[in-house]
Amino acid sequence: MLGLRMADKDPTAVNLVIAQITPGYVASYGQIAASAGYPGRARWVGKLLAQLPADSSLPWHRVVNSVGVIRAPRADIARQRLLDEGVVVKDGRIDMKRFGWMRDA
DNA sequence: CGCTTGACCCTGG
DNA sequence: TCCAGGGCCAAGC
Repeated sequence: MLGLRMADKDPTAVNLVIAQITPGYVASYGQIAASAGYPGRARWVGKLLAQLPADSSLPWHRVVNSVGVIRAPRADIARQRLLDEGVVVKDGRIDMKRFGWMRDA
């Protein structure tokens, strides 16, 4: 009725997932989207992060694309934080086999 | 109102 | 891992 969607794409779910990423590891947009209950909506996650306030406490630096490249406006800051957490950034890229999500495989 | 752009991803080759 | 093709979705112009 009246087109009122209750939880039509709730950004909170995404924020929660990002907040749960283990320090020292990274997650891709797609993984986060799927984990938040929105498989295939990776772009949407990117959009949310793009609009994230600069003073957000969310660990946005732990979010990279599926090939391990930091694709963020403040990539330098993200890289710095990741290095500080022990993530190896080789030639602007992260080995997802080793640092991806929770190194599942 | 349609085309372009963007913190994207999966499948095949 | 790289490239091409197709999908996804919202904001700008």
